[in-house]
Amino acid sequence: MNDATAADTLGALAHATRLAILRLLVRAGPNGLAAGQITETLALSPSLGSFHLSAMAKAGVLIRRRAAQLVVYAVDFPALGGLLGHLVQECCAGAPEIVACCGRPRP
Amino acid sequence: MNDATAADTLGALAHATRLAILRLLVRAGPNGLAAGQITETLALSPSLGSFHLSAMAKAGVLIRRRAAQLVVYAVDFPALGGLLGHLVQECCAGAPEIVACCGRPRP
DNA sequence: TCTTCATTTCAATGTTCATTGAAATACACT
DNA sequence: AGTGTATTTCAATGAACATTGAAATGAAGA
Repeated sequence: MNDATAADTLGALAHATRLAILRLLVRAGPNGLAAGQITETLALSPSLGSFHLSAMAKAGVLIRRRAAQLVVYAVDFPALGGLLGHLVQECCAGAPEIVACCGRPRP
Repeated sequence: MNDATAADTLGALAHATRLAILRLLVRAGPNGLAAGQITETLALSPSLGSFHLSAMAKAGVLIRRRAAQLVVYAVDFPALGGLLGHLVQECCAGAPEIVACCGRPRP
């Protein structure tokens, strides 16, 4: 992970709709959700939903797989962790004030 | 911090040059650096440097102050922590895989 | 006040991004 | 093969962004 990659990945998240998608998919866990469920939940048109999902998948934040006629998207947890790790450790030099904000895993 | 704000702030960082600025300023600490030092170090034109610095300041990632004829920028550590905290806790639901990536503060 | 240095603003340009609606593709079932 | 559902791609549009160079502003010292 270098700055250019990190910047691309951040760019893929720098949008309220995409944060909403991320939140939805994080809660859905590794099984993910079908594109249709996502677009319906967030009231997006199919094409707009596909646009955002594709962008996030291309940036490596989401994983895409086919399940019969459905296309299922799930968070790429290691990739997302890598991005935040890069930010916190590399860019923020592990500054205590920044690291502290991450808190602890929920039980 | 809501998704829209977080998205704006992320957008203000989603650029290789801005991550470089961030890295520089994190290492400079709370005293920050003058705009000229930043632009010179990163080989940016004054106006381009000012553009990026202003964007980051407007997004709340940097703090700007005048010191005599110099304009000094410094990282707003609490704000940056707030952004990452929002990402990790809200959007990522404190998923252990994500939180773990943050590691511990450097000694 | 005039000059100088540091920084920002402005105008212009080309690029990228978000959004829409329509058309195309992919898959499963009959 | 043919139909229906799910998703993507395409083309077009307007908005936002990054970059450049020139002009304007702000602060300090002679």
